[in-house]
Amino acid sequence: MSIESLLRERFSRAIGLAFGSEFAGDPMVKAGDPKFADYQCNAAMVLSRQLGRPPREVATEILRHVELADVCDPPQVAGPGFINVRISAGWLARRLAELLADSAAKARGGVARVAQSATVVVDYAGPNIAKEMHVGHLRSSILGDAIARSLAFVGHRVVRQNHVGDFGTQFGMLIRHARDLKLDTGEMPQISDLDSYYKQASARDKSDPQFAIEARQAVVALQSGDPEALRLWHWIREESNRHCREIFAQLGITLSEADQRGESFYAGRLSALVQKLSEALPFGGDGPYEGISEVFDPQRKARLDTGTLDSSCAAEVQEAMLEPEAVERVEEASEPQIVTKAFVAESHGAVCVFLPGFVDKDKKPLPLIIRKSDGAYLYATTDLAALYFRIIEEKTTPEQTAPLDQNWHADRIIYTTDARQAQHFAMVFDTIRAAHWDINPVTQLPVLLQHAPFGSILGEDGKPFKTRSGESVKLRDLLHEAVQRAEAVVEKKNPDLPVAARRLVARAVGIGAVKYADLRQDRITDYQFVWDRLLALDGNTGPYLQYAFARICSIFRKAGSLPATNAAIMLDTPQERDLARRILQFSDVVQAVLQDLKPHYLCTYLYELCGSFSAFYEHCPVLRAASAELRNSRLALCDLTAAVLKVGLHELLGMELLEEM
RNA sequence: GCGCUCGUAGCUCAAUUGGAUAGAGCAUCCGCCUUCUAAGCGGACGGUUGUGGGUUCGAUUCCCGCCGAGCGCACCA
Repeated sequence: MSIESLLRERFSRAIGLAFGSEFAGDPMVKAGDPKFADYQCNAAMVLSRQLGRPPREVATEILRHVELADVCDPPQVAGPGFINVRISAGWLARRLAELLADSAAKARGGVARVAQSATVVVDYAGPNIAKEMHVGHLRSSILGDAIARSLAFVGHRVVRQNHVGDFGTQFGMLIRHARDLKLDTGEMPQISDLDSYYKQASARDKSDPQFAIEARQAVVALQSGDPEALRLWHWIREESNRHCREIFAQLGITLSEADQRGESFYAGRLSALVQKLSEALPFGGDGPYEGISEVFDPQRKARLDTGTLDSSCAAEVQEAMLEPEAVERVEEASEPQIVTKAFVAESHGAVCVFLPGFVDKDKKPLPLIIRKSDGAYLYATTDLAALYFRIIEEKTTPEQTAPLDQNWHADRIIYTTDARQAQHFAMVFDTIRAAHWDINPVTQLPVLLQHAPFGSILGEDGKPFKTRSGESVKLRDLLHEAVQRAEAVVEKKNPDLPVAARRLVARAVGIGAVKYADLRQDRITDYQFVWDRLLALDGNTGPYLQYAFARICSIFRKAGSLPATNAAIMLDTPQERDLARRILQFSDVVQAVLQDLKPHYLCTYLYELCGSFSAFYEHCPVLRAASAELRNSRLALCDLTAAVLKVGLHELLGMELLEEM
């Protein structure tokens, strides 16, 4: 059990004994400022209000009942009613000794598995086909992977999904453009070629209206199984997938072939999805709503009073024009309808879901379009189909169950996409809930649908990170540069390292620096991509953490062996005690990361752990310790620190560790 | 216009979700290598948390009003 949950339990029991169990809900135990205490219980201030007694008196009363003699020195009441707990060195030492003796627990950094394993889908990366991956994919990939790794580590069934954009509108442009290029599809293309085809097609789409129309038609052709379109599609997709795999491998992203399930996978399910949704939701609302017609479902036509709003509007506008206060009258006349309950309707020829709380610029109901007026489907449709697939659909073939070999029936679904899509996901989730498709068919419990949004990557000038020519930075180039810059640093700092080893170190340091820079910051904020800051050797950076690990490895190389698993732990210096406390906080931090889907908590923790280790390293000689017992104890501290770093940095954040650098 | 996110040291960021005297790194300055990797450690300097109110024992955090930034708002993803 972690320190925090132990204290929480003890204080909760004490509060129950002192004032009755109805007050024992949240004992408010937190890690405190080290100046005052390791942990503090702040329940007294809250209870004082409920009980009508002075907070310090309440605190004293709690202390009278709390049993902590085995864990800490007698707790103190301070300030307005804080209860300060300083964990005793003896207790810390015992816990560390237990961890050291249990090799399985040690290998997990002391993090327990969850009691109840859930099926969690993590939807991340999602690059578009035919385009080279660029910085825009970096955060989604890195963040999503860290979250997926962490969930899997604590024992959840994690289904990673790379929702590749391989069947949408952009593909129509490519097909239409390809017709003019007369490409040789017998030969494998290069991703850079595809990328330039894409750019050309996109440019034509913008400038040539006829091209744009034909491109939209090509989407419909593709989505309805036109063989020529499909052949081209396969040709492009194969190379795109190869390119993705290459980038993921370089970045250490755990997405595999089995996790690849793009838009095209859902293509055959879209028309049925629209049908099912229009049955699950009421049709047409209690309107009338401007622009909504009833052609989609003649059966329910009678429920709608279409057109009245349009015509009455027109009449009122005309009338109003004759009057002096024309402007006000017009605004009045177009007073928007408010959607009070989700419904499906056809509007301007498109099938739409209207939801409460979503309006456009003119305060008119904002639709979630699930079928365009030309009959094509778009990403909202695919996202809904994917949710249905992940939560409800019974899976029979291996193609459907992969990467699990069983039904999914997800309990939780997480999307890591940028913050600009927040409204889109809010609408998609609301639609799923309105249709009651968010209920797990096995457990009958609501599925936790989460969008973990993140900010943009900015350049040094604070504007979106672009190349000098204004294009988005290609991931391949960026990673290449990271490794090159790292190699220059390694060469300078450790000139004696053989060239082959230097290459290896440069790769790990360069890629690690890029990943860590992304992960260390609260995902919701934009961050500046500055090479010198990223590859800095001190401060909260990848290299600094990797260095701490390398130092530990160096000690063990010289020591020749690991500490005995029954070594006694001695914590007589402030540095040893501080390091011990930090090591034992690891599992609480992992829990917080999973709670908020914020890996930067873990980064901050690991940085502080390394800080504590460095201070220990300076002040407490390991190999030259005064006695064999002390040497063993300190070796054990090194070993446990290394174990936490290995789990935290490598297994959860997906960074390479180096034994030497 | 409406909505979302944000505003913290000169710079880049934290702050365990309402807790104590708001913490790190960079930059600047001062110390520490005959001892396990100095890619390190110790210390100093640096703040009206954009702003004005409110809520309460207590606010960077919650509420309201301004100021400023970014993003989104019908057939793109």
